[in-house]
Amino acid sequence: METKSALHNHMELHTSPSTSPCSGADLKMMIARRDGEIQRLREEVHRLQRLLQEVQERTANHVTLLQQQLTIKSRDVEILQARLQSQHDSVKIKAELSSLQSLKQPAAKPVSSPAPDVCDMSVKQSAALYSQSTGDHGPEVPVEFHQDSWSEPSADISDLSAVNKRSSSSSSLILQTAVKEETSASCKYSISDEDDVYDTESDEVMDQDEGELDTTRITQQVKEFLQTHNIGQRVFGHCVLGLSQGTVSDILARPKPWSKLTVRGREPFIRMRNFLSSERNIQTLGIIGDGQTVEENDRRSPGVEDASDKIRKILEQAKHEMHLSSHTTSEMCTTRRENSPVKPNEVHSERLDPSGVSPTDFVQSIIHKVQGEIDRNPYASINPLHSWSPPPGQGSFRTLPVDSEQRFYNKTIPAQKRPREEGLIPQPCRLDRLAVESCGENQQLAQDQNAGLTLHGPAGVNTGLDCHQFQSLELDTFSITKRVKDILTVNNLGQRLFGETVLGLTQSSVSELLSHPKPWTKLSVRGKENFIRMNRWLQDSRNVQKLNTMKMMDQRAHLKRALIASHFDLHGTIFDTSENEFSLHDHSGLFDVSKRRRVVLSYWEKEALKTAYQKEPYPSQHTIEMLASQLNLKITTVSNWFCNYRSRSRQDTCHAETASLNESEHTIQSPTSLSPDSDSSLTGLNASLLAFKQEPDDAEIKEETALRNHYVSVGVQSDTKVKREDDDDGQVSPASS
DNA sequence: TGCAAGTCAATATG
DNA sequence: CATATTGACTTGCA
Repeated sequence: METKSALHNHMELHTSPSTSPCSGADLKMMIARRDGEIQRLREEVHRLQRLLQEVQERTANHVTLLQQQLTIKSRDVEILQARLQSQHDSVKIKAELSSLQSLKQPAAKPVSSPAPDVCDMSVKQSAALYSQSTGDHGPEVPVEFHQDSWSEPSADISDLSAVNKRSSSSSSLILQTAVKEETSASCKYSISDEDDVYDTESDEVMDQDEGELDTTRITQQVKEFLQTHNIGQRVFGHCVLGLSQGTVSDILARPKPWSKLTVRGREPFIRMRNFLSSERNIQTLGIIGDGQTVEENDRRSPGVEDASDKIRKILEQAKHEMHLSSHTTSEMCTTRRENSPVKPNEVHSERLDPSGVSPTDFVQSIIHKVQGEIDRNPYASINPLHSWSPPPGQGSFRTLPVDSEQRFYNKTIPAQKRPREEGLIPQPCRLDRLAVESCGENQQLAQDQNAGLTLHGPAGVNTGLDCHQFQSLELDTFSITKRVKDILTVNNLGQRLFGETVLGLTQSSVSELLSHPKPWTKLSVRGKENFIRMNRWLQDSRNVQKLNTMKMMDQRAHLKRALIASHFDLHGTIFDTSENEFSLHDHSGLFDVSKRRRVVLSYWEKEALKTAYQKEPYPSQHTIEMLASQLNLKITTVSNWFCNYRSRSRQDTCHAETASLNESEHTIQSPTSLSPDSDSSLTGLNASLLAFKQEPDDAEIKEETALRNHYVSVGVQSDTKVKREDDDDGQVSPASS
């Protein structure tokens, strides 16, 4: 070894002078010194040997890791192959469907002829796209598809839900599509168009054309029909009228005379009339009634046909839209506007609306939707909600390994790139499932499907229908969040992972939810969704396991990104953002310009605002303007501040109240009825503004902090939230009490 | 139209 | 790097 030879040389060097006569003591000393050196060098050798061993071990570990990754990759490949296999079926089915459609669309209707073409095209292109993308998920996210191309699993529910917003039942959907087709072709009223069902603006059109209807006779006929075919009011109401069973029952049992009905009230009768006048509708619903129930259909094995069903729906929808747009442009304008308000810069609405977009865009959107569907594993659930299978014995939503893959796919899109538009993240159209699975009762299932289907519709119409479905459900939000927090902490799972995977929310939102949960009763329907979802997640025995899988995949993706990035760095290449998300991460500096800078209010600005708030929690426009000018802030900033402060004060009050239920010795005061900051020093805006001029004194701030902490401890809120200032005074965590 | 609720994204903090 | 905070925004409702 080199060390040893060095040592040898060293020794020789030192020994040579020893040939000259010297004292024995010197010699001894030298020997001792050399012995010491030898010892040191030996240790060094040992150390190096250990190092070598460690390196060898690490290498071995790395090899093992790589082997594991290889295994995982192989599995992925298998999955993808399976998917490809299943996709072949879908493509075939689609092709058949397209040809069927083109057969169904007689040449006499030139306006509708583009539809089959579109279908064919979309199938072909989607197949092509799919074959391209089977290799990997992440990078292929087609950014060029713009916002509605957010083709992630969670988004897909919204994409599709745009088509069948209120329908989670395949059979009812088919029915609706059939009904839709029929009616749109035969008459002006699209009686079952999901979005039109609740549309009120079309009423005028209806009224214009409708004479007086014999409501009694219509209901009589409908009742007979339902009885004959053994169709439930619920199914009928859902499929044909867009109403709940209770309403249907009421209408059928006590039909109001036509003259006493409002425009809206007449709608169900018109729908019933149209329904009765269409033989095909009757047949279709009859088949369903005689055969499966909607629930049965709904719960049927969600296998390969899921994807094809959805694609079919998309294509049908596209065809329908084109059909309608060419037929009844003016009507569609009114109805469509109601349901999917056209926002500026929002060329691709969630609907497949051919009107208003270029044919290319329209086709593109269809292709995209279909492709999104194809990309999705047919076995995998669409919605994160669905992904978490309930405990055995409850609903039958399956969870296959690919689920996590789906979410991984989802996650590879950086948050910044996600459109903020409502519905692109799994939001609407989900309470049905949630409630179903939370309740875990088949009986409930039937109702809830009805219920959830109308929830958060694009136009927000008819939401009243379902609220009662959830009145019976009450969850302890505090215990839920506590349990979730515990699980996440114990298993070292991040809020980001949990939020994006389970709730479809960002880390910050999760943080807020977990640290400041509102009591169930104070939550809106939308707010309840998160807790239902969390609850369901808690009930899932494999929740941690699934999240860990996701985490692993996330890490793999990260690794991959780093690898690719380094590769490109080596070659001095910068990814084009339009084609690859990685660059966002690795060259974020380039995009700082587009990054919105957040206004950060100074300590004294906040103090002044707080003081103003205490005097006037709901300041007038004038006051806001005055404040804004005095503080040199934008009016919207001041206005937003008040909004947020009120909101967060309320939130804290909720929490304080709940907390106080457990600790009854504390008294609660409402945020508006007391001034938590009535701490002497700042009693008015002027005072604050005066104080403004001097730098905040550390001691003063600390004192205030202490005060606030005190307020927190006694369950008083409000200002407790505002604690982090320029000089930090330490974290106050009102929610963590 | 203003407000409440919910959420995001930037940023601060631990 | 995970979590908490907070200004800004969207949506739905009265």
